[in-house]
Amino acid sequence: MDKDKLILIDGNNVIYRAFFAMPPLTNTAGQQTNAVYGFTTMLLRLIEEHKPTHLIVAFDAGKVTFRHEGYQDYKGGRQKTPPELSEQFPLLKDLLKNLGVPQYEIVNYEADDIIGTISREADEAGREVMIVSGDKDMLQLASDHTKIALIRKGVTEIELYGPEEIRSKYDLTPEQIIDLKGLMGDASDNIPGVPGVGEKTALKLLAQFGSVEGVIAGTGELKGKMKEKLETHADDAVMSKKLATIFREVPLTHSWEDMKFSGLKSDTAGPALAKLEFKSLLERLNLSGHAPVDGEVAAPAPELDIVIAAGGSELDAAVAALPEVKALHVETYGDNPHRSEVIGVALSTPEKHYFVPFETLKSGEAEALRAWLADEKSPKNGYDLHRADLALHWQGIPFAGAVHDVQLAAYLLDPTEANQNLSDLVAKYGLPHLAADEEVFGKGAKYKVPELAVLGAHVAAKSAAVLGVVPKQEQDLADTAMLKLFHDLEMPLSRILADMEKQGILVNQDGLKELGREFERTIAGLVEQIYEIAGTEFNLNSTKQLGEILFDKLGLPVVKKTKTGYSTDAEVLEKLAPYHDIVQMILQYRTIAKLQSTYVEGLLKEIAPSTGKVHTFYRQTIAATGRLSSQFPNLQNIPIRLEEGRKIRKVFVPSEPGWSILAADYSQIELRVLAHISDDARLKDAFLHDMDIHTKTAMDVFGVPAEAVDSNMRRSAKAVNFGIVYGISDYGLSQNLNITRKEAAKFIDAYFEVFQGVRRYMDDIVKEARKAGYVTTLLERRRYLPEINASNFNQRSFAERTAMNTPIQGTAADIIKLAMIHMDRALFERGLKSRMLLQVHDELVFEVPEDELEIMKTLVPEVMEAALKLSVPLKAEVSYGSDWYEAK
DNA sequence: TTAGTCACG
DNA sequence: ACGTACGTGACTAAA
Repeated sequence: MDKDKLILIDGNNVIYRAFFAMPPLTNTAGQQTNAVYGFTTMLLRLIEEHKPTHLIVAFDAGKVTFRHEGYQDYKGGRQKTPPELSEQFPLLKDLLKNLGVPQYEIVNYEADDIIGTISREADEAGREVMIVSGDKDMLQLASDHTKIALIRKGVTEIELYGPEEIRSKYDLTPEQIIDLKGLMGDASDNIPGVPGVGEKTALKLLAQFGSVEGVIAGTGELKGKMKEKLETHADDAVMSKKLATIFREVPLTHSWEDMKFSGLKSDTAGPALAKLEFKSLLERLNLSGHAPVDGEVAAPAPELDIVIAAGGSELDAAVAALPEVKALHVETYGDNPHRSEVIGVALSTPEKHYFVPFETLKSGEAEALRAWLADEKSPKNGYDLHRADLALHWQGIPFAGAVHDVQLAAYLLDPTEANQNLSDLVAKYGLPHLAADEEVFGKGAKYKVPELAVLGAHVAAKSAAVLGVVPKQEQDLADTAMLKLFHDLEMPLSRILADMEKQGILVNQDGLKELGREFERTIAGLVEQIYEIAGTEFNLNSTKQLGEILFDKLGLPVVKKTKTGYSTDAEVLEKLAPYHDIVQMILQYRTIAKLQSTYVEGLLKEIAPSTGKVHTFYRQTIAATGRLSSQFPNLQNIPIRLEEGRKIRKVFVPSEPGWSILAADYSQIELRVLAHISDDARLKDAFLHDMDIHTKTAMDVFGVPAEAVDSNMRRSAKAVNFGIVYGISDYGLSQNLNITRKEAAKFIDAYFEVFQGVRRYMDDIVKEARKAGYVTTLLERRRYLPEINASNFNQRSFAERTAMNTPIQGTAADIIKLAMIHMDRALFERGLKSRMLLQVHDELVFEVPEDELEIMKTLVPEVMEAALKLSVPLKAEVSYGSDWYEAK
């Protein structure tokens, strides 16, 4: 008979975390169930992996606890529980009952106190205990028999802490965790601590003095501000310590027997999960359909059959298995894939998994494997194959044949979910647990490649995970009508992006340095004058110091505040300019300093020594609307609006002598898309006649002929058009045009009076989002808007504007992506040497040999305009020159 | 690490 | 009454 093992779960804490970590799942009745779902997956995993004999979920009961008796503000300032979450408490409690999981609450006590008391008793009886919570305070309960499972990253990962782990991480004993809190406080519980003392300082003090009491007694040994603070706030520290101390003497009414857990209650668990529509959990527990249930949780996944193929017969076996390989994972290290190390490659067949270390992969022995990697006809599934392609490329190993990229599919299935890693996906689909990379490699500076066996096992587990996730995603993509978008647009685009990035764009390094010297001189002059006027030298880049000069010293009026002090942004400075000459100079300084640091120095750092080019990295899985983003360097925000900055574009030049840079951009693509999807007669008409859309808008809104539209009217109309695309609000427009909200509202009314089709679209799309929970683009790209029904006005309004904007911005993104695919094919089919280099949302940039200039001048706009047939024409304008500046 | 600022579409 | 325009990434200061 195994030893008893008790798991104690901090119910309130875990459901809270689950709520914020999980996407806003709702059942068909419209009831939000995400927190219950997250909680349940976590619970089932704990049961599977740790097989407790005893189990209890503790909840807070009632609003006032004994802690409030001593300190009124305890947990004051904490946000009210959102109704979307509080509604889920009864669901969870009901489900736990049906699963046969004991739960416990005692009026006037918090879950921590219940857990503290039970764990003390269990500890005293020598029983093994595991406490599950996201709250670091729990660490104070750790002991030889009691481990704390801290939830990390949503609810998918746990980190186990015993006294040993606490010592190695903080150099503290479990008891000292309370002292730590006493000194540093806890904003979320409104525990004050000592102001100015954070984690680092607190740890230092405790290392020296041992406890809060020790620190207070020892202030004599300290000096300066620190001493003063600790002396004045000694009482706060003592009180904070008391508040942070978990009470371990709650009068319990539950006995050890009451906490016994002997498996899920099979008769009621199935129906309860089915009622919540947790299909994947039902499957995981084999409770779906009429499959026999035995009350046991599904067995953990069988161990993977892993072969470390570092050469010899193991490598031969891996090569022999290639025709059967259904998934791979290329493990890399580094944020920038152009400069990443390759650690190794794992290959998965349904039966076996092979890990080939990089040393082996690049050796003469692995030629057959490299040929397979390069073979377009050998289909590959994996996670972030775009990154793999680039990392391998710079190691001289070509990669081709990507069919299903799990990261990309996950993005389409929920584009708002940030950076979904394989561990998350595996958990989401109820597949066998996959350790997080951080657990295996450590994070940040602590990154370390583990020994071969551990490394191989982990990377192989990743490719095995891909194997499991792919069919689930294919099903999900089919269910959401995004299969075509995935296989015909995003996957092919991924390869094209990689090609563009490898190609890179040449930078005239000398030209850039010369520009830097010019900026340097301007900056030096400005700085000198500013110091002179200010009467003192200070750090111009510090908003804090600048604020002190402007508002305290020079006494300029405070226009706007930030949460940390005075606001000094450009909008504020523009308003202050009439008061003092220094302001204009500061604005000028800001402009040039930005150019210098970001675009001269920043860009110089990104030039690859081997090519003299910059190789950006387009991220295809970031923007919620379907746009790309660009990194290392960002080439989508190179200055253009102001002449000083625009000059930066002169340094982007063709990579071959005699070639040209050719740029083509869509004209008003978003408003054209709006004309199409809103089917607004007047807007469509304007584009069918290829009119100046802002002038036309001014004519219609002000009811005047073209001759009567002055520049001011056109400017207002332009702002309204922008507002329409963004999901207009009177406030936003009023800010933009510097008019009152009333006037802005009148503008908007006048606009909608004329463009009634647009009004109908805006109304309908919000209704649709409310009903379906998501909006889509023309190519069925989807974005969920859970907050569209939120009770909070701000959240709801934001979701409404997003509902209006996303189909427009997203469809424009779809269109240019299509154009890129068609353009890539056109270049290939015609055997042209011209190369597509950059995409800037509505613009494509090429480098073109002399003898292809004529054809490209017509081909590029033709292809862009034909990318997708709308009810209004698309228009692309082309230009070219000796560099990106001239291509205007 | 977070906040403020500013570059782009 | 609420208090915002939509979508990104890079740099700097200051903790």
